Amino acid sequence: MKYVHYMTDTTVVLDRVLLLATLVQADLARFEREEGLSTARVHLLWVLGASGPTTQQALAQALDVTPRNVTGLVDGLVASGHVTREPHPSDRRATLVTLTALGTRTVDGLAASHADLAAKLFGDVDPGRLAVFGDVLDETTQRFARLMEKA
Amino acid sequence: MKYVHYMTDTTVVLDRVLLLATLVQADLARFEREEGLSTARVHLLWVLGASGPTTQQALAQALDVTPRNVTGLVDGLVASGHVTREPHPSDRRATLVTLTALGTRTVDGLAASHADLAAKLFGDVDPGRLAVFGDVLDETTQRFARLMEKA
DNA sequence: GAGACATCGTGAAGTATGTTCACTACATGA
DNA sequence: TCATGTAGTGAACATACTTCACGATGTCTC
Repeated sequence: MKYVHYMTDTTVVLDRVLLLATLVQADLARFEREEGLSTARVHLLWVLGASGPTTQQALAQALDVTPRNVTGLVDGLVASGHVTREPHPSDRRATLVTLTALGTRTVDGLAASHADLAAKLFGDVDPGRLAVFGDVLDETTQRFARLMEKA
Repeated sequence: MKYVHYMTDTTVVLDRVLLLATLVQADLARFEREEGLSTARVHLLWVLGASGPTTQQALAQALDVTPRNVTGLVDGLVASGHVTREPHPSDRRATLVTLTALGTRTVDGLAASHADLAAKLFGDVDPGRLAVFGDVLDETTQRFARLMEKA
C-alpha cells in the first residue's frame, strides 16, 4: 500500500503513446484500403514524394530493405500507374523511380489526410499544454537516441 | 511571412508522436531478434500472457486476424517450444493455447524490457510536466475514438 | 433422440513482403 | 585495358496474411 496513488507510472505513459500510434496507424490503414495500396507501397510513395526522383538503391536505404525488395515494390507501383522508371541521366545502370500524376495526387492526398488528422487531434488542445506535450516528446526522443548510442 | 514562428503546428506534434512510436518499435524489433521471434508471434505470446490459456478463435479476434492464420502462428510457437495445445475441458472442438515455461519467461522478459524502456524514457521528466503529457495523450485518444464513431 | 445449423480448427491454394545468392550491365580508378 | 565495385534483376525460399472447403463437435428445436 505504498503511495502509488499519484499514478504517473511511466509504463502507463508509454502504453498511451503506443495506443495513440496504433490508432493513427489504423487511420493510415483506412487510407490504404481506399487507395488500394499496401503499407509498403505507400511508404515508398511517401519517401518518393519527399525526395523527388530517386534510384532504387537510395530507396532501399531509405526504406531499410534490400534493393531486391524495392524492385518488387516498384514493379507493383508501375503496374498500378503510380510511378515510372526513368533512365538516370548520367548512370546507365541506375533508374530513377519517378511519381506519375496519379502518384503525386496520392501523396498529396496522404499529406492532406495526415494534416487533417493532426488538426482534429491536437487543434483544440490549449497551446501552453500542447507546447509542454511537444517538448516532452522531443526530450524523450533525444533521450532515446542517446540510449541507442551507448548500446 | 505570417507569424508561424510560434511553431505549435499540430502536424509537427503528430509526427513526433509517430517518430517516438517508431523508435520504440525498433527497440521491440531488437528484442524479437534476440529471441528469434517474429512480430506476429511475439504479439500472440503477449496476448496469451495477458489472458491465460485461450482458444484459437479468441486469439484470432484479439489479434484481428483470421482463425486460419492463428493456426500457422501457433504451429510455429509449438515448434519453438513457447506454447502447447491443450484440450479444452468442455469443448472437444477447441484447443487451449497455453504458454510453456519458456513462453512465460519470454513474456516476462518482454514486460521487463518494456517497463525498463519506459523508465529510461520518462523517469527523468518532471512529474508535473509528465502529468500534462499523459493527460494530453488521454484526451487525444478519446477525441480520436469520438472521431471514429462519427465516421 | 434426430435433424438442422452454427462453430472450431485445418488442408489447399493464392498474394504480398521480405530475404539471400548469383548474374549481367555498367562505372571507375590504376 | 584490366580489376574491382555498384545498380538492378532472376531464382528460390520463408513468413504472414487471405479465402474457400471440409470434417468433427456443440447446440437448439421439434
